Amino acid sequence: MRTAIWWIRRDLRLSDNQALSVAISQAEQVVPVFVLDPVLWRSPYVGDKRLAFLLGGLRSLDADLKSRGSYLVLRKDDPVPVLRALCHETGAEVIFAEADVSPYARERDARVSAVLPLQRVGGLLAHPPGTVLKKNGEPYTVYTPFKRTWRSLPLPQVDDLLPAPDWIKTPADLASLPILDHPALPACVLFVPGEGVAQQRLRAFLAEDVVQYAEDRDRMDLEGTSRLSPYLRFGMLSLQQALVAVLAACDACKGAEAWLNELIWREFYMHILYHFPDVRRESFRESLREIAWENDPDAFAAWQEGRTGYPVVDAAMRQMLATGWMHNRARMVVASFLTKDLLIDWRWGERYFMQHLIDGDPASNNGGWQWSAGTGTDAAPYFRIFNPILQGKKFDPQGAYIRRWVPELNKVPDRYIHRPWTMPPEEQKAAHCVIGHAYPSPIVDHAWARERTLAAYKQAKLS
DNA sequence: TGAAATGTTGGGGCG
DNA sequence: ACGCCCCAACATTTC
Repeated sequence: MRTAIWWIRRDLRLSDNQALSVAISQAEQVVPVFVLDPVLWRSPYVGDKRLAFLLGGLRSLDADLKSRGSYLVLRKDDPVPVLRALCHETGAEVIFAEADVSPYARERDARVSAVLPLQRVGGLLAHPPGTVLKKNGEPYTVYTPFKRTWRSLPLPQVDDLLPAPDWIKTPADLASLPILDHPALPACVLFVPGEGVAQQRLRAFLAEDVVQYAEDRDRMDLEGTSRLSPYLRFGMLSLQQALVAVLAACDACKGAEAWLNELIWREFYMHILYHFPDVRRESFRESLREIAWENDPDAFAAWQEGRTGYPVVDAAMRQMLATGWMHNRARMVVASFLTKDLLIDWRWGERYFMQHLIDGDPASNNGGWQWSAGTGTDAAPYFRIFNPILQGKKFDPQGAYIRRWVPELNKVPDRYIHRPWTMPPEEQKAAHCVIGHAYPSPIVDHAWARERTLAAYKQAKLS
């Protein structure tokens, strides 16, 4: 074959890339293409921070391609006309792309393959939907048995990983859209986009932090997590690369096992979204589809902006606004707070997270929110309500995380840091933090809110 | 991948 | 020495 298109979607990397490798092995010339799909661009589930990371990743990929004699072709329109025109321009006979099982991707790929020669290879997952099923052929809806079966299937070995190609021959005369900075995009300080950085961070994490991962991963005041999610999200790192590395890191080491577990949760939720696409619209649990949400817009705004008066919640929300990332434990805390303390529909929180998280992925995000709301598969029982004060004491014992993101609480003594409203007035003055002025009073009383939510969920189960 | 309420136990102070 | 009470510490149940 003379020419093939490598259609890049969530695989912004040259190493261990099946679609790219197949294209190179079967065609003399390969055209690397990324299509900026306006449907995704304009979606209310997309925000500037993730777009900035994506564009940065494309720029980095373009540089990597250029060092191998190629370059990235970037076009902006619906994929069908873009790819049709490119096939026409280049004479490409096949379009190779990494398989993506998410609902929009499947619908889009079906439209493309109806009129163009699209070949999907490999995939985002170690074990795609359909390969992890119960004995009766039904999908799992509980995590633990899913994990058992998933683990029993063969995992990739180091020899299975594909090397990055040395050279990619690409036709020289394709007018390509330059990769622009999106207006008003914040710089990705915490997460530098690109395959090189991703691989480096994986090595660093597995060489050092993973040992303490099991103990530290819940500590919001430490950097105990892998912080690899944005890279996995855009395939600057393949799941297979992560799996091979973690399995080699330390055999049966607690930290490695714990991190592997997180990767399997990611697989689990992708399977759930594949088998039950309606979870995007409504609760997985039928019995909890009629919760009488309060949905107070002022309370929602306070949550969004990090001024609920609960320090851990506010720190977490401000961390996300500032960096496009939030600690996993903090995600659970703020999700519990929105749904259980404010009684606001989990879908509001789901959308807001998608707008601000660099690693925002429809499957994991939906799974996490439904888990927190107690409405999902394998969910926390509805009565499992986080106490934001106790969560803070447990997972940010000295309040370092709070002080970092909520500077007005900086001088509040440790003993009041999780409950600043209990500070005596003199202490408030001494700490330059008068509650109600420098820092808000709690917008809701937790004990009262807990009772309200228990009643609302109970009512939903009855009706 | 909770937290609160309730129950049980056991040590020590004290009459 | 003994029973009684208090309460912390832990266990169990309930939401």
